[in-house]
Amino acid sequence: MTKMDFSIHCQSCSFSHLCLPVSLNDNELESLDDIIERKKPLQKHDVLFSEDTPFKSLFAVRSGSFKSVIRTEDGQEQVVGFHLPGDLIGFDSLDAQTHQSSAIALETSMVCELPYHMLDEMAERFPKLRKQIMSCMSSDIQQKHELMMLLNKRKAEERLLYFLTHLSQRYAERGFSDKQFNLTITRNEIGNYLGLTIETISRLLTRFQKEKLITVDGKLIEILEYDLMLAKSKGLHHELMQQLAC
Amino acid sequence: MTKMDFSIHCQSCSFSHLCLPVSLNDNELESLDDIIERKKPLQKHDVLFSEDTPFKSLFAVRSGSFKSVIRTEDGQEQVVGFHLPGDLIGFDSLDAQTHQSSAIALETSMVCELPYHMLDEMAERFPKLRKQIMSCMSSDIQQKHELMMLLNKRKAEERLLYFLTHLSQRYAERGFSDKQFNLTITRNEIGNYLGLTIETISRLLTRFQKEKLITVDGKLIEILEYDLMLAKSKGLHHELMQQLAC
DNA sequence: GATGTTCTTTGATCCACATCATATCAATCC
DNA sequence: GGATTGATATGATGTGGATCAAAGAACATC
Repeated sequence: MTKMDFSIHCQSCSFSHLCLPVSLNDNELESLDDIIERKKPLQKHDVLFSEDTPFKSLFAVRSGSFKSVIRTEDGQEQVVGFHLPGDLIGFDSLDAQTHQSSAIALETSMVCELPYHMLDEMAERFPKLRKQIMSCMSSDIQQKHELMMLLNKRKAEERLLYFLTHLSQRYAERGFSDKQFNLTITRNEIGNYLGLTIETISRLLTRFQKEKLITVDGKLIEILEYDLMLAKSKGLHHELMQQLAC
Repeated sequence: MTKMDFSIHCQSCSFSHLCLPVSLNDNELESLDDIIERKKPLQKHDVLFSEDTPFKSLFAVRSGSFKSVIRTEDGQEQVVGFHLPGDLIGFDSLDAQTHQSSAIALETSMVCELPYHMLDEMAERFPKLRKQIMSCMSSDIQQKHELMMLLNKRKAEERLLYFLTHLSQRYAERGFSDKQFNLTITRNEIGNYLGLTIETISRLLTRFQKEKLITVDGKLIEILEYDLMLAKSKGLHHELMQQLAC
Protein backbone atom coordinates (compact mmCIF):
# COMPACT_ATOMS: atom_id res chain seq x y z
CA MET A 1 0.00 0.00 0.00
CA THR A 2 1.37 3.39 -0.97
CA LYS A 3 -1.32 5.63 0.36
CA MET A 4 -2.25 5.62 4.01
CA ASP A 5 -5.71 6.43 5.20
CA PHE A 6 -5.91 8.82 8.09
CA SER A 7 -9.64 8.55 7.79
CA ILE A 8 -11.09 12.03 8.12
CA HIS A 9 -12.75 13.14 4.88
CA CYS A 10 -13.76 16.58 3.63
CA GLN A 11 -17.37 15.63 4.24
CA SER A 12 -16.75 15.32 7.96
CA CYS A 13 -13.92 17.83 8.39
CA SER A 14 -14.85 20.63 10.77
CA PHE A 15 -12.86 23.21 8.84
CA SER A 16 -14.41 22.64 5.44
CA HIS A 17 -16.25 25.97 5.69
CA LEU A 18 -12.89 27.75 5.52
CA CYS A 19 -11.28 25.48 2.96
CA LEU A 20 -11.83 24.57 -0.67
CA PRO A 21 -15.04 22.54 -0.01
CA VAL A 22 -16.95 25.78 0.63
CA SER A 23 -19.85 25.98 -1.82
CA LEU A 24 -19.26 22.58 -3.42
CA ASN A 25 -22.19 20.18 -3.63
CA ASP A 26 -21.99 16.58 -2.45
CA ASN A 27 -20.97 15.29 -5.82
CA GLU A 28 -18.20 17.80 -6.30
CA LEU A 29 -17.05 17.35 -2.74
CA GLU A 30 -16.65 13.65 -3.29
CA SER A 31 -14.51 14.23 -6.37
CA LEU A 32 -12.35 16.64 -4.42
CA ASP A 33 -12.07 14.23 -1.55
CA ASP A 34 -10.91 11.54 -3.99
CA ILE A 35 -7.81 13.39 -5.10
CA ILE A 36 -6.72 14.37 -1.59
CA GLU A 37 -3.91 12.43 -0.01
CA ARG A 38 -3.88 12.33 3.76
CA LYS A 39 -0.34 12.40 5.00
CA LYS A 40 0.97 11.08 8.25
CA PRO A 41 1.32 13.60 11.08
CA LEU A 42 4.22 16.00 11.22
CA GLN A 43 6.00 16.80 14.45
CA LYS A 44 7.02 20.22 15.69
CA HIS A 45 9.84 21.65 13.55
CA ASP A 46 9.20 19.13 10.77
CA VAL A 47 9.55 20.62 7.31
CA LEU A 48 6.47 20.10 5.12
CA PHE A 49 8.42 21.43 2.14
CA SER A 50 11.34 23.77 1.67
CA GLU A 51 12.60 26.08 -1.03
CA ASP A 52 14.23 23.32 -3.01
CA THR A 53 11.30 20.89 -2.88
CA PRO A 54 9.76 20.38 -6.34
CA PHE A 55 6.35 21.99 -6.45
CA LYS A 56 3.62 19.51 -7.22
CA SER A 57 0.96 20.02 -4.56
CA LEU A 58 -0.85 22.52 -2.42
CA PHE A 59 -1.45 21.58 1.21
CA ALA A 60 -4.42 22.20 3.46
CA VAL A 61 -3.86 22.30 7.19
CA ARG A 62 -6.04 19.70 8.85
CA SER A 63 -4.84 20.18 12.42
CA GLY A 64 -2.04 22.01 14.17
CA SER A 65 -0.25 25.02 12.72
CA PHE A 66 2.55 26.02 10.38
CA LYS A 67 4.75 28.96 9.54
CA SER A 68 5.88 29.96 6.05
CA VAL A 69 9.37 31.42 5.75
CA ILE A 70 11.55 32.68 2.95
CA ARG A 71 15.30 32.82 3.12
CA THR A 72 17.33 35.75 1.82
CA GLU A 73 20.57 35.60 -0.09
CA ASP A 74 22.50 36.72 2.95
CA GLY A 75 21.04 33.90 5.01
CA GLN A 76 18.38 35.68 7.03
CA GLU A 77 14.93 34.25 7.55
CA GLN A 78 11.62 36.05 7.06
CA VAL A 79 8.36 34.63 8.37
CA VAL A 80 5.69 35.51 5.80
CA GLY A 81 2.67 33.76 7.27
CA PHE A 82 1.11 31.52 9.89
CA HIS A 83 -1.35 28.81 8.89
CA LEU A 84 -4.20 27.37 10.94
CA PRO A 85 -6.58 24.48 10.16
CA GLY A 86 -8.50 25.09 6.94
CA ASP A 87 -5.76 27.29 5.48
CA LEU A 88 -4.15 26.43 2.18
CA ILE A 89 -0.38 26.58 1.79
CA GLY A 90 1.66 26.94 -1.38
CA PHE A 91 -0.03 29.62 -3.47
CA ASP A 92 3.27 31.45 -3.91
CA SER A 93 4.73 28.67 -6.04
CA LEU A 94 2.21 27.95 -8.80
CA ASP A 95 4.46 29.52 -11.41
CA ALA A 96 7.64 27.77 -10.36
CA GLN A 97 9.29 24.36 -10.51
CA THR A 98 10.10 24.38 -6.82
CA HIS A 99 8.45 25.86 -3.76
CA GLN A 100 9.26 29.51 -3.17
CA SER A 101 9.05 29.30 0.61
CA SER A 102 9.40 26.72 3.35
CA ALA A 103 6.55 25.48 5.51
CA ILE A 104 7.40 24.29 9.00
CA ALA A 105 5.14 22.69 11.60
CA LEU A 106 4.81 24.68 14.83
CA GLU A 107 3.36 21.68 16.69
CA THR A 108 2.16 18.18 15.89
CA SER A 109 0.07 18.77 12.78
CA MET A 110 -1.67 17.05 9.92
CA VAL A 111 -2.18 18.16 6.35
CA CYS A 112 -4.14 17.14 3.29
CA GLU A 113 -2.09 17.07 0.10
CA LEU A 114 -3.78 18.39 -3.04
CA PRO A 115 -1.86 17.40 -6.18
CA TYR A 116 -1.90 20.58 -8.22
CA HIS A 117 -2.39 19.07 -11.66
CA MET A 118 -5.42 17.16 -10.45
CA LEU A 119 -6.78 20.21 -8.71
CA ASP A 120 -6.33 22.21 -11.89
CA GLU A 121 -8.14 19.57 -13.88
CA MET A 122 -11.01 19.66 -11.41
CA ALA A 123 -11.05 23.44 -11.64
CA GLU A 124 -11.87 22.97 -15.30
CA ARG A 125 -14.91 20.85 -14.53
CA PHE A 126 -16.15 22.68 -11.42
CA PRO A 127 -16.55 26.42 -11.79
CA LYS A 128 -17.27 26.78 -8.08
CA LEU A 129 -14.00 25.14 -7.16
CA ARG A 130 -12.17 27.37 -9.61
CA LYS A 131 -13.83 30.37 -8.07
CA GLN A 132 -12.90 29.23 -4.58
CA ILE A 133 -9.23 28.76 -5.44
CA MET A 134 -9.12 32.21 -6.99
CA SER A 135 -10.86 33.69 -3.96
CA CYS A 136 -8.34 32.14 -1.62
CA MET A 137 -5.44 33.58 -3.57
CA SER A 138 -7.16 36.92 -3.83
CA SER A 139 -7.73 37.26 -0.12
CA ASP A 140 -4.14 36.18 0.38
CA ILE A 141 -3.01 39.15 -1.70
CA GLN A 142 -5.42 41.43 0.11
CA GLN A 143 -4.09 40.34 3.45
CA LYS A 144 -0.55 41.03 2.29
CA HIS A 145 -1.62 44.57 1.39
CA GLU A 146 -2.95 45.08 4.90
CA LEU A 147 0.31 43.75 6.23
CA MET A 148 2.30 46.24 4.14
CA MET A 149 0.26 48.97 5.74
CA LEU A 150 0.92 47.53 9.16
CA LEU A 151 4.67 47.35 8.63
CA ASN A 152 4.94 50.77 7.01
CA LYS A 153 2.58 52.84 9.07
CA ARG A 154 2.09 51.26 12.46
CA LYS A 155 4.33 51.30 15.46
CA ALA A 156 5.31 48.31 17.56
CA GLU A 157 2.35 48.48 19.92
CA GLU A 158 -0.21 48.60 17.10
CA ARG A 159 1.47 45.80 15.17
CA LEU A 160 1.41 43.41 18.09
CA LEU A 161 -2.18 44.30 18.97
CA TYR A 162 -3.14 43.63 15.35
CA PHE A 163 -1.38 40.29 15.51
CA LEU A 164 -3.14 39.24 18.71
CA THR A 165 -6.63 40.35 17.69
CA HIS A 166 -6.24 38.89 14.22
CA LEU A 167 -5.13 35.58 15.64
CA SER A 168 -8.02 35.63 18.10
CA GLN A 169 -10.42 36.22 15.24
CA ARG A 170 -8.98 33.35 13.25
CA TYR A 171 -9.36 31.03 16.23
CA ALA A 172 -12.98 32.15 16.57
CA GLU A 173 -13.69 31.33 12.91
CA ARG A 174 -12.44 27.83 13.58
CA GLY A 175 -14.58 27.27 16.62
CA PHE A 176 -11.58 27.37 18.97
CA SER A 177 -11.48 29.41 22.11
CA ASP A 178 -10.63 32.88 20.89
CA LYS A 179 -10.25 34.72 24.19
CA GLN A 180 -7.81 32.27 25.67
CA PHE A 181 -5.33 30.29 23.64
CA ASN A 182 -1.92 28.70 23.69
CA LEU A 183 0.58 30.35 21.37
CA THR A 184 2.29 27.73 19.24
CA ILE A 185 4.21 30.65 17.80
CA THR A 186 7.32 31.78 19.68
CA ARG A 187 8.01 35.43 20.48
CA ASN A 188 10.89 35.18 18.07
CA GLU A 189 8.57 34.21 15.22
CA ILE A 190 6.08 36.94 16.10
CA GLY A 191 8.86 39.52 16.08
CA ASN A 192 10.26 38.23 12.81
CA TYR A 193 6.81 38.42 11.20
CA LEU A 194 6.07 41.91 12.51
CA GLY A 195 9.51 43.39 11.88
CA LEU A 196 10.30 43.74 15.59
CA THR A 197 12.85 42.20 17.94
CA ILE A 198 12.05 39.60 20.52
CA GLU A 199 12.87 42.11 23.27
CA THR A 200 10.26 44.52 22.00
CA ILE A 201 7.63 41.77 21.85
CA SER A 202 8.45 40.71 25.38
CA ARG A 203 8.32 44.25 26.76
CA LEU A 204 5.02 44.96 25.03
CA LEU A 205 3.42 41.77 26.31
CA THR A 206 4.30 42.65 29.87
CA ARG A 207 3.04 46.21 29.29
CA PHE A 208 -0.27 44.97 27.84
CA GLN A 209 -0.58 42.83 30.92
CA LYS A 210 -0.02 45.79 33.24
CA GLU A 211 -2.63 47.71 31.24
CA LYS A 212 -5.07 44.83 31.79
CA LEU A 213 -5.53 44.23 28.06
CA ILE A 214 -4.37 40.62 28.30
CA THR A 215 -2.92 38.13 30.72
CA VAL A 216 0.18 36.19 29.80
CA ASP A 217 1.35 32.97 31.36
CA GLY A 218 4.18 31.63 29.28
CA LYS A 219 2.56 30.56 26.02
CA LEU A 220 -0.96 30.95 27.36
CA ILE A 221 -2.59 34.22 26.34
CA GLU A 222 -5.93 35.53 27.51
CA ILE A 223 -7.57 38.42 25.70
CA LEU A 224 -9.34 40.69 28.19
CA GLU A 225 -10.22 43.79 26.14
CA TYR A 226 -10.70 42.66 22.55
CA ASP A 227 -12.54 45.75 21.30
CA LEU A 228 -10.12 48.18 22.87
CA MET A 229 -7.17 46.22 21.50
CA LEU A 230 -8.68 46.22 18.04
CA ALA A 231 -9.28 49.99 18.15
CA LYS A 232 -5.74 50.61 19.38
CA SER A 233 -4.30 48.38 16.67
CA LYS A 234 -5.87 50.63 14.06
CA GLY A 235 -4.52 53.78 15.64
CA LEU A 236 -8.11 54.77 16.35
CA HIS A 237 -7.66 54.99 20.06
CA HIS A 238 -6.47 58.58 20.15
CA GLU A 239 -9.29 59.73 17.91
CA LEU A 240 -11.79 57.94 20.13
CA MET A 241 -10.34 59.73 23.13
CA GLN A 242 -10.58 63.04 21.31
CA GLN A 243 -14.19 62.39 20.41
CA LEU A 244 -14.96 61.70 24.04
CA ALA A 245 -13.23 64.93 25.01
CA CYS A 246 -15.27 67.01 22.56
CA MET B 1 -21.79 52.69 -30.73
CA THR B 2 -21.12 51.70 -27.15
CA LYS B 3 -17.65 50.34 -27.46
CA MET B 4 -14.85 52.43 -28.88
CA ASP B 5 -12.00 50.91 -30.78
CA PHE B 6 -8.57 52.07 -29.79
CA SER B 7 -7.24 49.70 -32.37
CA ILE B 8 -4.28 47.90 -30.82
CA HIS B 9 -4.98 44.17 -30.37
CA CYS B 10 -3.28 41.55 -28.27
CA GLN B 11 -1.80 40.11 -31.44
CA SER B 12 0.17 43.28 -32.08
CA CYS B 13 0.68 44.49 -28.51
CA SER B 14 4.33 44.73 -27.62
CA PHE B 15 3.73 43.68 -24.02
CA SER B 16 1.87 40.46 -24.70
CA HIS B 17 4.90 38.46 -23.56
CA LEU B 18 4.33 39.78 -20.02
CA CYS B 19 0.54 39.65 -20.07
CA LEU B 20 -2.12 36.96 -20.29
CA PRO B 21 -1.45 36.17 -23.98
CA VAL B 22 1.79 34.44 -23.05
CA SER B 23 1.63 30.84 -24.24
CA LEU B 24 -1.74 31.13 -25.99
CA ASN B 25 -1.99 29.98 -29.60
CA ASP B 26 -3.49 32.14 -32.36
CA ASN B 27 -6.94 30.73 -31.88
CA GLU B 28 -7.01 31.24 -28.15
CA LEU B 29 -5.47 34.67 -28.49
CA GLU B 30 -8.24 35.72 -30.79
CA SER B 31 -10.89 34.61 -28.31
CA LEU B 32 -9.16 36.54 -25.56
CA ASP B 33 -8.85 39.57 -27.76
CA ASP B 34 -12.58 39.40 -28.42
CA ILE B 35 -13.61 39.87 -24.81
CA ILE B 36 -11.23 42.76 -24.15
CA GLU B 37 -12.65 46.24 -24.08
CA ARG B 38 -10.24 49.02 -24.95
CA LYS B 39 -11.00 52.05 -22.86
CA LYS B 40 -10.28 55.64 -23.68
CA PRO B 41 -7.04 57.06 -22.23
CA LEU B 42 -6.82 58.14 -18.61
CA GLN B 43 -5.04 61.29 -17.59
CA LYS B 44 -2.61 61.71 -14.71
CA HIS B 45 -4.44 61.41 -11.36
CA ASP B 46 -7.49 59.82 -12.99
CA VAL B 47 -9.01 57.02 -10.93
CA LEU B 48 -9.34 53.74 -12.84
CA PHE B 49 -11.37 52.34 -9.95
CA SER B 50 -11.58 52.99 -6.25
CA GLU B 51 -12.53 51.03 -3.16
CA ASP B 52 -16.24 51.51 -3.67
CA THR B 53 -16.29 50.61 -7.37
CA PRO B 54 -18.15 47.35 -8.00
CA PHE B 55 -15.72 44.67 -9.05
CA LYS B 56 -16.46 43.27 -12.46
CA SER B 57 -13.22 43.41 -14.40
CA LEU B 58 -9.50 43.04 -14.23
CA PHE B 59 -7.42 45.61 -16.10
CA ALA B 60 -4.22 45.24 -18.06
CA VAL B 61 -1.98 48.25 -18.44
CA ARG B 62 -1.49 48.98 -22.12
CA SER B 63 0.60 52.13 -21.77
CA GLY B 64 1.59 54.51 -19.00
CA SER B 65 1.64 53.56 -15.33
CA PHE B 66 -0.56 53.24 -12.27
CA LYS B 67 -0.31 53.00 -8.51
CA SER B 68 -2.50 50.83 -6.29
CA VAL B 69 -3.38 52.24 -2.89
CA ILE B 70 -5.45 51.12 0.06
CA ARG B 71 -6.94 53.49 2.58
CA THR B 72 -6.92 52.81 6.32
CA GLU B 73 -9.75 53.43 8.73
CA ASP B 74 -7.97 56.42 10.17
CA GLY B 75 -7.65 57.98 6.72
CA GLN B 76 -4.05 57.25 5.82
CA GLU B 77 -3.01 55.99 2.42
CA GLN B 78 -0.76 53.04 1.66
CA VAL B 79 0.72 52.48 -1.77
CA VAL B 80 0.79 48.71 -2.33
CA GLY B 81 2.05 48.53 -5.89
CA PHE B 82 3.12 50.19 -9.11
CA HIS B 83 1.93 48.88 -12.46
CA LEU B 84 3.70 49.10 -15.81
CA PRO B 85 2.52 48.04 -19.29
CA GLY B 86 1.66 44.35 -19.39
CA ASP B 87 0.79 44.23 -15.70
CA LEU B 88 -2.63 43.09 -14.54
CA ILE B 89 -4.49 45.06 -11.89
CA GLY B 90 -7.28 43.88 -9.60
CA PHE B 91 -6.24 40.46 -8.30
CA ASP B 92 -6.92 41.54 -4.74
CA SER B 93 -10.68 41.78 -5.34
CA LEU B 94 -11.75 38.48 -6.89
CA ASP B 95 -13.56 37.44 -3.73
CA ALA B 96 -15.38 40.72 -3.13
CA GLN B 97 -18.27 42.72 -4.51
CA THR B 98 -16.22 45.90 -4.77
CA HIS B 99 -12.57 46.62 -5.43
CA GLN B 100 -10.33 46.35 -2.39
CA SER B 101 -7.90 49.01 -3.49
CA SER B 102 -7.82 52.06 -5.74
CA ALA B 103 -5.88 52.30 -8.98
CA ILE B 104 -4.70 55.74 -10.05
CA ALA B 105 -2.94 56.77 -13.25
CA LEU B 106 0.51 58.26 -12.72
CA GLU B 107 0.58 59.71 -16.23
CA THR B 108 -1.52 59.56 -19.41
CA SER B 109 -2.23 55.85 -19.66
CA MET B 110 -4.35 53.27 -21.43
CA VAL B 111 -5.79 50.01 -20.16
CA CYS B 112 -7.52 46.93 -21.51
CA GLU B 113 -10.57 45.91 -19.53
CA LEU B 114 -11.07 42.17 -18.99
CA PRO B 115 -14.58 41.37 -17.77
CA TYR B 116 -13.99 38.82 -15.06
CA HIS B 117 -16.91 36.53 -15.71
CA MET B 118 -15.90 36.21 -19.35
CA LEU B 119 -12.30 35.65 -18.40
CA ASP B 120 -13.37 32.95 -15.97
CA GLU B 121 -15.45 31.29 -18.62
CA MET B 122 -12.48 31.30 -20.97
CA ALA B 123 -10.33 29.89 -18.18
CA GLU B 124 -12.63 26.88 -18.28
CA ARG B 125 -12.03 26.27 -21.95
CA PHE B 126 -8.34 27.19 -22.14
CA PRO B 127 -6.10 25.46 -19.58
CA LYS B 128 -3.16 27.59 -20.60
CA LEU B 129 -5.04 30.79 -19.86
CA ARG B 130 -6.11 29.38 -16.51
CA LYS B 131 -2.54 28.52 -15.76
CA GLN B 132 -1.38 31.96 -16.76
CA ILE B 133 -3.88 33.73 -14.51
CA MET B 134 -2.87 31.55 -11.58
CA SER B 135 0.80 32.19 -12.33
CA CYS B 136 0.25 35.93 -12.32
CA MET B 137 -1.46 35.82 -8.95
CA SER B 138 1.14 33.48 -7.59
CA SER B 139 4.05 35.72 -8.54
CA ASP B 140 2.09 38.62 -7.08
CA ILE B 141 2.03 36.81 -3.74
CA GLN B 142 5.68 35.92 -4.05
CA GLN B 143 6.59 39.51 -4.72
CA LYS B 144 4.67 40.58 -1.64
CA HIS B 145 6.71 38.12 0.43
CA GLU B 146 9.89 39.68 -0.85
CA LEU B 147 8.50 43.06 0.03
CA MET B 148 7.75 41.94 3.58
CA MET B 149 11.36 40.96 3.91
CA LEU B 150 12.43 44.31 2.52
CA LEU B 151 10.29 46.26 4.96
CA ASN B 152 11.17 44.12 7.97
CA LYS B 153 14.85 43.50 7.47
CA ARG B 154 16.32 46.20 5.26
CA LYS B 155 17.32 49.71 6.09
CA ALA B 156 16.43 52.81 4.14
CA GLU B 157 19.42 52.67 1.77
CA GLU B 158 18.79 49.05 0.83
CA ARG B 159 15.07 49.60 0.31
CA LEU B 160 15.56 52.46 -2.10
CA LEU B 161 18.29 50.62 -3.98
CA TYR B 162 15.96 47.64 -4.31
CA PHE B 163 13.23 49.91 -5.60
CA LEU B 164 15.49 51.50 -8.21
CA THR B 165 17.07 48.29 -9.46
CA HIS B 166 13.75 46.47 -9.50
CA LEU B 167 12.16 49.27 -11.49
CA SER B 168 15.11 49.28 -13.88
CA GLN B 169 14.69 45.56 -14.39
CA ARG B 170 10.99 45.92 -15.10
CA TYR B 171 11.71 48.60 -17.69
CA ALA B 172 14.24 46.30 -19.30
CA GLU B 173 11.69 43.47 -19.58
CA ARG B 174 9.43 45.87 -21.44
CA GLY B 175 12.04 46.97 -23.92
CA PHE B 176 12.29 50.43 -22.38
CA SER B 177 15.53 52.10 -21.54
CA ASP B 178 16.46 50.62 -18.19
CA LYS B 179 19.56 52.63 -17.36
CA GLN B 180 17.93 56.00 -17.85
CA PHE B 181 14.27 56.67 -17.21
CA ASN B 182 11.77 59.30 -16.14
CA LEU B 183 10.14 58.58 -12.81
CA THR B 184 6.40 58.94 -13.13
CA ILE B 185 6.35 58.11 -9.43
CA THR B 186 6.86 60.99 -6.99
CA ARG B 187 9.29 60.80 -4.07
CA ASN B 188 6.25 60.88 -1.85
CA GLU B 189 4.86 57.73 -3.45
CA ILE B 190 8.22 55.97 -3.29
CA GLY B 191 8.49 56.80 0.40
CA ASN B 192 4.96 55.67 1.11
CA TYR B 193 5.59 52.36 -0.67
CA LEU B 194 8.90 51.72 1.09
CA GLY B 195 7.82 52.86 4.55
CA LEU B 196 10.12 55.90 4.51
CA THR B 197 9.57 59.65 4.58
CA ILE B 198 10.02 61.91 1.60
CA GLU B 199 12.97 63.57 3.32
CA THR B 200 14.78 60.27 3.63
CA ILE B 201 14.19 59.48 -0.05
CA SER B 202 15.46 62.89 -1.04
CA ARG B 203 18.58 62.65 1.12
CA LEU B 204 19.37 59.15 -0.14
CA LEU B 205 18.99 60.15 -3.77
CA THR B 206 21.48 62.98 -3.33
CA ARG B 207 23.81 60.63 -1.46
CA PHE B 208 23.60 57.99 -4.20
CA GLN B 209 24.46 60.74 -6.64
CA LYS B 210 27.52 61.78 -4.62
CA GLU B 211 28.55 58.12 -4.49
CA LYS B 212 28.29 58.01 -8.30
CA LEU B 213 25.69 55.20 -8.22
CA ILE B 214 23.14 57.26 -10.14
CA THR B 215 22.55 60.71 -11.54
CA VAL B 216 19.37 62.57 -10.71
CA ASP B 217 17.90 65.47 -12.62
CA GLY B 218 14.44 66.12 -11.30
CA LYS B 219 12.42 63.11 -12.40
CA LEU B 220 15.12 61.83 -14.73
CA ILE B 221 17.15 59.01 -13.17
CA GLU B 222 20.23 57.43 -14.66
CA ILE B 223 21.54 54.15 -13.25
CA LEU B 224 25.35 54.15 -13.31
CA GLU B 225 26.30 51.13 -11.20
CA TYR B 226 23.49 48.60 -11.53
CA ASP B 227 25.39 45.58 -10.23
CA LEU B 228 26.78 47.39 -7.22
CA MET B 229 23.38 48.83 -6.43
CA LEU B 230 21.78 45.38 -6.64
CA ALA B 231 24.42 43.87 -4.34
CA LYS B 232 24.00 46.69 -1.84
CA SER B 233 20.22 46.33 -1.91
CA LYS B 234 20.61 42.75 -0.75
CA GLY B 235 22.93 43.69 2.07
CA LEU B 236 25.62 41.69 0.30
CA HIS B 237 27.97 44.57 -0.04
CA HIS B 238 29.66 44.15 3.30
CA GLU B 239 30.15 40.43 2.76
CA LEU B 240 31.65 41.10 -0.65
CA MET B 241 34.05 43.53 0.95
CA GLN B 242 34.94 40.95 3.58
CA GLN B 243 35.56 38.30 0.95
CA LEU B 244 37.91 40.67 -0.85
CA ALA B 245 39.72 41.31 2.43
CA CYS B 246 40.18 37.59 3.16
C1' DG C 1 19.05 16.03 40.37
C1' DA C 2 22.66 18.13 38.06
C1' DT C 3 23.64 20.36 33.45
C1' DG C 4 23.36 22.13 29.24
C1' DT C 5 20.06 24.57 25.84
C1' DT C 6 16.66 27.30 24.37
C1' DC C 7 13.28 30.86 25.39
C1' DT C 8 12.01 34.92 27.92
C1' DT C 9 12.46 39.00 30.71
C1' DT C 10 14.46 43.33 32.03
C1' DG C 11 17.75 47.18 32.04
C1' DA C 12 21.19 50.49 29.81
C1' DT C 13 22.75 52.56 25.76
C1' DC C 14 22.74 53.88 20.95
C1' DC C 15 21.40 55.15 16.32
C1' DA C 16 18.69 55.28 12.01
C1' DC C 17 15.22 57.54 10.68
C1' DA C 18 11.13 60.54 11.81
C1' DT C 19 9.80 65.00 12.73
C1' DC C 20 10.02 69.83 12.54
C1' DA C 21 11.36 73.94 10.22
C1' DT C 22 12.70 76.53 6.37
C1' DA C 23 14.39 77.20 1.85
C1' DT C 24 14.34 76.42 -3.17
C1' DC C 25 12.41 75.53 -7.54
C1' DA C 26 8.99 74.72 -11.16
C1' DA C 27 4.42 74.90 -12.84
C1' DT C 28 0.06 77.14 -13.12
C1' DC C 29 -3.17 80.88 -12.84
C1' DC C 30 -4.84 85.54 -12.50
C1' DG D 1 4.89 89.86 -13.47
C1' DG D 2 3.47 88.46 -9.12
C1' DA D 3 0.97 85.16 -6.44
C1' DT D 4 -0.21 80.57 -5.39
C1' DT D 5 0.60 75.83 -5.12
C1' DG D 6 3.01 71.44 -5.12
C1' DA D 7 7.27 68.95 -5.24
C1' DT D 8 11.89 68.75 -3.62
C1' DA D 9 15.97 69.67 -0.76
C1' DT D 10 18.56 70.25 3.49
C1' DG D 11 19.63 71.29 8.26
C1' DA D 12 18.58 70.72 13.43
C1' DT D 13 16.52 67.99 16.85
C1' DG D 14 14.00 64.10 18.93
C1' DT D 15 12.62 59.31 19.68
C1' DG D 16 11.07 54.50 19.03
C1' DG D 17 12.87 50.55 18.92
C1' DA D 18 17.40 48.12 17.94
C1' DT D 19 21.34 46.50 20.08
C1' DC D 20 24.10 45.01 23.84
C1' DA D 21 24.33 42.67 28.19
C1' DA D 22 23.02 39.72 31.78
C1' DA D 23 20.05 37.13 34.40
C1' DG D 24 16.05 34.19 35.10
C1' DA D 25 12.67 30.38 33.59
C1' DA D 26 11.44 26.42 31.18
C1' DC D 27 12.76 22.28 29.07
C1' DA D 28 15.37 18.47 27.63
C1' DT D 29 19.22 15.00 28.37
C1' DC D 30 21.75 11.96 30.79
